[in-house]
Amino acid sequence: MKIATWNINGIKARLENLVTWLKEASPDVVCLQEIKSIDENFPAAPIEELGYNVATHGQKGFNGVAILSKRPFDEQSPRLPGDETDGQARYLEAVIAGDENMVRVASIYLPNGNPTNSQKYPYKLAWMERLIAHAQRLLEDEEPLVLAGDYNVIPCPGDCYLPEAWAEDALFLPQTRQRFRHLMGLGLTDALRAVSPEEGLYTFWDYKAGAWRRNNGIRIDHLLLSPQAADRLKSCEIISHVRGWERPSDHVPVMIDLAV
DNA sequence: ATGTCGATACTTTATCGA
Repeated sequence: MKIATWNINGIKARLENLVTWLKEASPDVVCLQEIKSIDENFPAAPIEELGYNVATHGQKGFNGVAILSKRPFDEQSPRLPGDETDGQARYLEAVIAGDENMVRVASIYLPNGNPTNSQKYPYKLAWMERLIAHAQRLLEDEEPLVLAGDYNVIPCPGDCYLPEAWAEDALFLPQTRQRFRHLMGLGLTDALRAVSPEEGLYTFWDYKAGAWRRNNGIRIDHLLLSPQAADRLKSCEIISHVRGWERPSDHVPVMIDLAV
């Protein structure tokens, strides 16, 4: 089962790119972030025509996540537990049937957290604490689990072009990376790192300052696997060429293949 | 070289978020 994550930076602006890539790569499941659309306005029809079921958890203007799946959803749950007052649409979870096993998949849009002197940074850290608590709970099930999304976390210096430039940024601050390590320490496997130790592998290039042309990127889109998913990992690939398309998202898809 | 996008609104250009 091929499972991808992609921050598409606006579903309406990116529908043509998305459809092109779905035809090109034929993923079974796609976790989308930053759909920037309410559920009612999500253009599901052209995606359904390609054989996908569509589940969305959107909000007006910003954020919003979705899961596309060629296989039916057995259950879906929007929202990350732990704060009933949090109105931002950043989490959607579904259980999807494989050939032999069920896979629980979450589409995650972790808060950016900049500027760090605003309330946005403590919100990011609190959101990460909630994700740690929820992941811990899910891991108790000892089943295939894929936590996929835009984490807005640069895990290590080798995951960005110029670490000095990110030293004070919410994506790279020690407190951010400490919580990411705490999450990983629960027993999750970073799918990309399971297949390659190489530095300089990026999933995001800023629109500004010719970042794509200069390969000034960062790796912030991750698929984190439970032991039962990691055992079935066949491949993991960053689909970087779509960043060179017309009207691209600033992020590219990352896709794994699981034997489930 | 903070130079670009996408969405929004009492819109046609400023504001916000990334």
